[in-house]
Amino acid sequence: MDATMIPTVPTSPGTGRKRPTIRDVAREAGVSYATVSRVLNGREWVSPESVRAVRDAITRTGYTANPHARSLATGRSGSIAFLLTEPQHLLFEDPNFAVLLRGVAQALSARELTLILMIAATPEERGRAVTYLSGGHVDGVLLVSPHSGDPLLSQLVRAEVPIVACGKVLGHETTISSVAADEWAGARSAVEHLLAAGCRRIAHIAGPQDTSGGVERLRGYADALTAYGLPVDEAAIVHGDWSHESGAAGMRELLRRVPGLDAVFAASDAMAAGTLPVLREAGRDVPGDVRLVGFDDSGLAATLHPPLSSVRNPLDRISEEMVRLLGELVAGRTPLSITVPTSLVLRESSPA
Amino acid sequence: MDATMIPTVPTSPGTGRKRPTIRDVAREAGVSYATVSRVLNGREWVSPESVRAVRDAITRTGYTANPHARSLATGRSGSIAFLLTEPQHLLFEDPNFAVLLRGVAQALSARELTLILMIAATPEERGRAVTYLSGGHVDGVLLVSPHSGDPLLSQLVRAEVPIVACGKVLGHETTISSVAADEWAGARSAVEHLLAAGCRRIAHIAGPQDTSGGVERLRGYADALTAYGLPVDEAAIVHGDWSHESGAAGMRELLRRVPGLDAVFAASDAMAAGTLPVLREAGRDVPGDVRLVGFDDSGLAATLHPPLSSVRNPLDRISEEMVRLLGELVAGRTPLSITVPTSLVLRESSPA
DNA sequence: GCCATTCCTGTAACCGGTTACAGTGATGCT
DNA sequence: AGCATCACTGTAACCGGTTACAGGAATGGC
Repeated sequence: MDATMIPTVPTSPGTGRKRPTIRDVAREAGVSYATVSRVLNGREWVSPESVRAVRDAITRTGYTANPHARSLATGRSGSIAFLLTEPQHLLFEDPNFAVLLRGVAQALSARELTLILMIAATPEERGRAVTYLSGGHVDGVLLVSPHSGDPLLSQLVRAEVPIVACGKVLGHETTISSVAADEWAGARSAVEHLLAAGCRRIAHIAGPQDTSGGVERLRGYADALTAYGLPVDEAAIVHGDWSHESGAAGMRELLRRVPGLDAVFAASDAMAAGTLPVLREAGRDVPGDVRLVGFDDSGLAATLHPPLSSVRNPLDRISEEMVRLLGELVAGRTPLSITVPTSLVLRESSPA
Repeated sequence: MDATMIPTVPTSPGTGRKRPTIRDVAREAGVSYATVSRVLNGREWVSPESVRAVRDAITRTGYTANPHARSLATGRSGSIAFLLTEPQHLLFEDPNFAVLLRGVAQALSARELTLILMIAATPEERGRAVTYLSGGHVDGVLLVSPHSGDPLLSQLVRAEVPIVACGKVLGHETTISSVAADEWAGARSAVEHLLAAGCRRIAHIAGPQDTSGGVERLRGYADALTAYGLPVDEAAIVHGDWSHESGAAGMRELLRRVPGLDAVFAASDAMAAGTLPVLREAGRDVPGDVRLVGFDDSGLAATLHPPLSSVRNPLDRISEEMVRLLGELVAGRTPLSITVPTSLVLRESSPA
């Protein structure tokens, strides 16, 4: 009983019996296979009796449509790609990323679409990804935080693949749809909250300035101060890379540079968390001496001591909108950029 | 030039020109389309001239194969599913999970397979997942830490879908292949290392006992002590849930219960990290008074103060093996369980 | 009674590949 | 020379769906 003796069967390997096809169902139901197809798609007139007969036959035979045959005939694949282009896969360590991925997975599942995950880190993988995506395997692509100048983007755009990005993609506004949180407004509201609580020496631990998030959050911080009539002091701004460590380092720097410091707005929860041990070591109580607000409202925020106020990044909303926009793009609508509002979640680190 | 005026073309929407097919390439190369197919697959004899002519025609036309047509003809989909069945998506917050996912993505990419990510958390999603996976959309399924009694498993097994799990699946040993780290040996080597360093009162912060990881690591700990001739003291064992917080709580408990404590072996890096502030607060120096070893060697381990010794969980190796095993399963081989070795990474928290 | 319309159904062509089979010309062997 | 073999190639059938088109039966209007 050598495996080579088994005659070639046109079914998936390991499956003993052949799967029923639309023809089998038709024979069972006593109608033509075109009628079965019509019942399946439900967009044409079929008599109630035929519908019932076909429905019965389907349950009796256990029929399920062959997705590849369907895709071949319709030209739609029923799947979309979630593409990560980040060379350093920082994204994977970021809990926000996981939340976004999960949200997208849910939104797609609800629409009966499948999620193809592609990681294009090495040049090799990137090449394969472009070939694959341009090759019509998927109906569209979801991109997370793409680098604006990435040649991969232009290649995909040239191949006319529908694309929706998370965060604006500079230089591709008319060809790539995007969904972004209103980070500027979020940052501004955080700082306004601190001002309203009486703080006057508010420092900022900024994110990388080559990301839209880092830039927008810093701008929101500065604009809130300006609007309140306070000067924007360069000494009160330090730069981190979103990480816990960089937050700690930034805090040490701020303690040195900013006398009378009474609040810190960090551009990420991780950086805000990094400030806590430094502040404790320096004998500054949070929120007694220094009030603290983070950004993202990641799972982290609520578990810290004290629980951290944070600007809620509505990732569930973002993922939902990304999928919706991609659907419209696939249906032929023109690209579109939308912004979703953030909200401030107050916890003990900055009481009202 | 209204979009509605464009006649219905059987190509993906948005694409202006029709994509070249194998027939176009054949015409361009002056051979039959069967020959083109043969060049593409390379498993049959084709004259060198024909090969060149076809290759040229392909580059000239920019041809790429239609994956759906190919799948329809071959019965292979070229894609595998990565299925998450965890109702509480703890997995997503676990950095190990991300590493595993990334490893699998790489291994599949190298084999020109695509990764379909499915999250089956709600009953609805679970139903859809079973239908989808049983329906022949994918060539196989990769499972992470499935619950042994999960009805979803039996359904997939009944549908004869090739499955490889990460970690043994009790009750399905003969139908589901699995890849697991040798956690017992890893735990044992960690404790042996502590014993060799002169420690005699070694405590263990165990993982959940309804997971194979939790059980195996505890067993390795106990066996190492027994083999050394030391008693296994129930008081020196506390139970956590892998989390930082549970590690801290466990450590507080141990300080109370175990006099003369000189070492702690934690079943996860997160729990080991949780012990550090507690130990510091109690005035115990690491590694001076208490030596500490974690498990998983996650990114966390090296960034702690002091850097944490840890048992390296070879997730890259595991993902690679999972994909390899699934390939064999798809090719018709019988299910198989394999174990990959762990290694101990020494850092400052437990010098040799 | 005749024709148009409406509702429903079947036939056939098509999507774009793979592959069994038959056939061709060149070469090798006897 | 005759035949088998080899190396290669083309035709045709097939995978399992969707859908344009051509009817057929029933209904309604004149």
